Amino acid sequence: MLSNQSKYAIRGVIYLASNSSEDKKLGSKDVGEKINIPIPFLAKIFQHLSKEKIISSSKGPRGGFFLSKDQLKGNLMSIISSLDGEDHFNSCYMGLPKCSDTNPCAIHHLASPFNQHVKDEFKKRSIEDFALDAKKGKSHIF
Amino acid sequence: MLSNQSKYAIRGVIYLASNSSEDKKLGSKDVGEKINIPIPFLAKIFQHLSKEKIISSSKGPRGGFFLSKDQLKGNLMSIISSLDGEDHFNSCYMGLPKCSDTNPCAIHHLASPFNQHVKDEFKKRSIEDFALDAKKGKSHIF
DNA sequence: CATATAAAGGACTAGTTTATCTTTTATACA
DNA sequence: TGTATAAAAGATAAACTAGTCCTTTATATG
Repeated sequence: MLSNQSKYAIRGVIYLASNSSEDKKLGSKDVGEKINIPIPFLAKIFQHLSKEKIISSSKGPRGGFFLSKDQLKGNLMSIISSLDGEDHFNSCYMGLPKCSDTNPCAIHHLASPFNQHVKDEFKKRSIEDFALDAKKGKSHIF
Repeated sequence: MLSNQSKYAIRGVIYLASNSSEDKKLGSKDVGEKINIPIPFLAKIFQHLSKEKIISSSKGPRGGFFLSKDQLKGNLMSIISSLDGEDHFNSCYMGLPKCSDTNPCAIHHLASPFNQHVKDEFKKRSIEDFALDAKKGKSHIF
């Protein structure tokens, strides 16, 4: 499953994507307060994502975080990989080190397709896409 | 998701169910070594489950853990609830405090049915049933 | 250029989960 | 009845994740 960090990151980035822009940057404080995430912790996460070029930032007055047009085309999977590591996602629901179709755990038949679907969704849909859903009220981030 | 404890518990109990009986009790050591779980940790877990009457135990020489006929009819959900707590299971994949069909997170449409299926399987199938699958090699526990 | 603002960076604290170790209690069996 | 065996119980330790705080650096704006 996702770490707290990744969950916060996803929600924070979707909020950023739907509410900020190059000339309307947002601080960690703005975002954290809105979607109820510990502000210094979110700041750390945003700093990390900024270093990884997944989001943009600028210092000083009127500074803050935002997503460039290019970054809006990015996907949520890169956020998860960047924070939790690549394989975190493929790990077995029951904790078996070598769970697979040929050596399945008791619920592999359920967990495997689910994981595949979530991965697909996080890889194929853009951040912008998720942000649009949030804007339309089709999904929520708090 | 499941805690390590619950994962260990499930695997341990399935192993117990398929390899022990009232007159062939197994120690934490036997089980832990077979399915690769830290022995003192598994001991703690078994002790807990024993106090909760989910498995049986007896002290002294030829003592150990096993499942009674009745306990074999039990389900895995009670193990999870007992170790991780009831709602641990219903928590949102994205960490939203009030994720639901009417206030869905971005992947609620995937996570919700998956959770339901897993819960069903853990509630409706008996421990004996899972043990049988493990015995037949239909599913694995290590 | 001075100042206020906000991110970057690093050190540190707290909490939780995981894991181990030691002592006590019960019991089968010689 | 003594002894070895194995669970029960409780205290402690280690690791990891989550969260905070403080100092430094960059920059927009008056």
